[in-house]
Parts: sequence; structure tokens; C-alpha cells
Amino acid sequence: MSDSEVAENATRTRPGKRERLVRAATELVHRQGVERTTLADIAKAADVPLGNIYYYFKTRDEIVDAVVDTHVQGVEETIESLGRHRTPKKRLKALIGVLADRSDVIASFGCPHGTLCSELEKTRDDHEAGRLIKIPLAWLEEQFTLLGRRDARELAIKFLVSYQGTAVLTHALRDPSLMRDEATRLERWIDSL
Amino acid sequence: MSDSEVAENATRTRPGKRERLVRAATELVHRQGVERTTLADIAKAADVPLGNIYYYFKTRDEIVDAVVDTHVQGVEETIESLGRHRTPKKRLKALIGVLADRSDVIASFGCPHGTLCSELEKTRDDHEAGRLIKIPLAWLEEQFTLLGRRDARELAIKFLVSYQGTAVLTHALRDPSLMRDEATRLERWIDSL
DNA sequence: GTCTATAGACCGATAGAC
DNA sequence: GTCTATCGGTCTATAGAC
Repeated sequence: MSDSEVAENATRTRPGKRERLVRAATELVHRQGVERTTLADIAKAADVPLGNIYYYFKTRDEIVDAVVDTHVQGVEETIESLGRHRTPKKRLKALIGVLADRSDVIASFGCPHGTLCSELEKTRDDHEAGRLIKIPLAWLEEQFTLLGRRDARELAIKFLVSYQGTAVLTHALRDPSLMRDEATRLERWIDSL
Repeated sequence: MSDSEVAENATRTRPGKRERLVRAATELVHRQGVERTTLADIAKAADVPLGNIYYYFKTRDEIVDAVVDTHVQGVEETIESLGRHRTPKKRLKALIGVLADRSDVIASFGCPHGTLCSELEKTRDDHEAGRLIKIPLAWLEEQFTLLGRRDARELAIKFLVSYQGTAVLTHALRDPSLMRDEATRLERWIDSL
């Protein structure tokens, strides 16, 4: 996807400027990393004048915080949408489907949450990015608990380790089939419980 | 000065400037990330004047390349040192020991190879950082093949997925015990094969 | 080979007109 | 609220003395 398409994505329905800025920043940060993404990049992609950013955000760091918050919100929405399935196994397998659908993007830019954590946790004093792991982990533990498993925490970790580890390999080897194959394995594992 | 004297200088006495620069860069990149690490940071840590860097490296990117090469060399040295064990299982368990010993550093800054891949693969056209995954993967596959496993490739992926995934969680949750526990699980798994 | 000084580009942030 | 213009600082890279 080209930069102009990123810009289009951020502006297609012309949401408010603040939202356009955060959307553009979120996508650019995923594709380029936090430190490579400049305010000029974000302003251009969001079609907002550079200086105007400072009406919505006091500092560059505040935009990065907003990017993390956007991902947290996305995670919570995904979790909520999984609630439509009536059993823990169906919810877990629906989640696996969501992750498998992201295989191509992950092969190009890595897991949006994992790579953001890896970059921010190195230098940030607040460990807000860790929520992107903690929230899914807590939800997973809940599902395994509902399945009557005493080792729900360990199973939740195993699930997330498999996904994040596969995302790292999928990205490093630039091979989306790794993620698709792992999704199949995870589905069979859930069925076997 | 002969080549052997240069090599000697770089190991026995205070290392040569080029090596000091690459060592400093490697550590800073692990702790701060590629984009946050400036030439001034590296020069200061290596105790080399800023402008002098350009006698050893044409561009900043060349230093980053040297950092990747240093890690590749480290991986190859680790693999070579595992050769002293006489069976594949002992070699695999020795590797697990090496990884477990890094738990604390991983909790603070992530896996040096995984986080470097995650950052560089987003924007770099050459995919040199991917070697940091490919080389261990090939070695692991070899060990499982020696164990008579037809599914050696899958087992190698499973091993590396477990390690890299655990590194991401260990870092995001800043909890080294995650890596230590996973090391124990991996050891038992190898024993069970 | 080594080092100082600084050019030239870019970035985050601000001032101030409208 | 919006936007232009630009400041001050920092970064990569170079020039040139020694």
C-alpha cells in the first residue's frame, strides 16, 4: 500500500481531524516504527497542516500515547465482538480466525501490538504498551477458566506465546504461510481440550 | 601493521576503535532501538570522537549493518560452542540454558535478535536481519533431523516460536520468570522426544 | 589516521495572523 | 479553531588542520 493510499484510508470518510491524525499515526507507526514516523509524515497522511497538530496534541509523545490507546480500544472491540459466540472454544477459534486474517500484514510489518511493545518498552518509563499483551492475556485466561482448566494462566500464556512468536518468525522470514499454519495448529489444539 | 596484529589488537588489548564502535552500537541498539541510537551516542559510549566514525564507516546504515553482522557472528559462535555436546538433545538443552541465562536482559530490552528484526524488517529493503532467525532455525532443524524426526522443520519452528514468543511476553510484562519457566518446559519437551 | 569544527538537512515545537 | 512561517535544536555527514 502506498503512502497516498494510507492518506486516503485516513481521510476517506473525513472524520474529525484528531481522529484522522491518530488513524494516520497508527498505520504509519505500524509500517515504519515509532521513531521513524515524523509529525510531517502524520500531518501529510492525515491531510492536516503540520502546525495544526499542536492544537490537538501538546507533544509528539502524546500522539504515540494516542496510538497505543487506539490499539487498546481495538483489542477491546475485538474481544467484545467475540462475545457473540456462545462457548469459550468458539470464541477462541474465532480469535484465531481474526489473527490468521492478518497474516499478510504481519509478514510485511509484524504484529501491530507486539512490534509496538518491543519498540516502546525499551525506552518508555510508563509501560502502557504492555497493556496490549496484558489485556488479551487476561481474556484468554478467562476463556480457559470457563473451560474448567486449573492451568488457565499457563494455557493463556501458551496461546499468546504461539501467536507472538509466530508473528516474529512470519515477519522475519516474510512468509505469511507460517501464521496460517500456526492458526490451523492452534485450532486443532483448542478442539483437543 | 599486519592482519594478525590487527586481530590481536582487537581482542587481547583494548579493542581497536572500529570494534569499540560496533560493540557500543550493538549494545545501544539493543537497549534503545535502532532509530533512537545516534552517532553521538555511539561515539560517546565507544570513547571515539564523533567525526572519526566516518573513517571506519561511510554511513550510519553501515554501522547498523555491522551490528547485524556482529549478532550473526555471535549466533554462529554460540552454535559452534554447542558442538562440544555429543548428542542433539544435549546440544538443544545447552541452547535452552543459554537462552534462560538471558532472562533478565530480555525482560528489560527484549531478545536482541527478535527486536532488531522487528525494527529493521519494517523499513529495510535488504532483509539481512532475517538471518538472525534463519540461521538458528536451520541449526535447530538439523538437530531434530539428527534425532530421526521427519517433522524436523516443524519442530524447529515450534522451538523458535516458543522462544521468540516468550521473549515478547517477557519483555512486555517485564517478568523474567516467564522466560525461565518456558526454558523448563522446553527442556522437558526435548527430554520427551 | 585522528580529531575539531561546522555545514546542511530535518525535526519538534512555537508565534502570531486570520 | 485554523494555518503559515519559522525558530532553535539535533542529526548525519563533510572539510580540512594536524
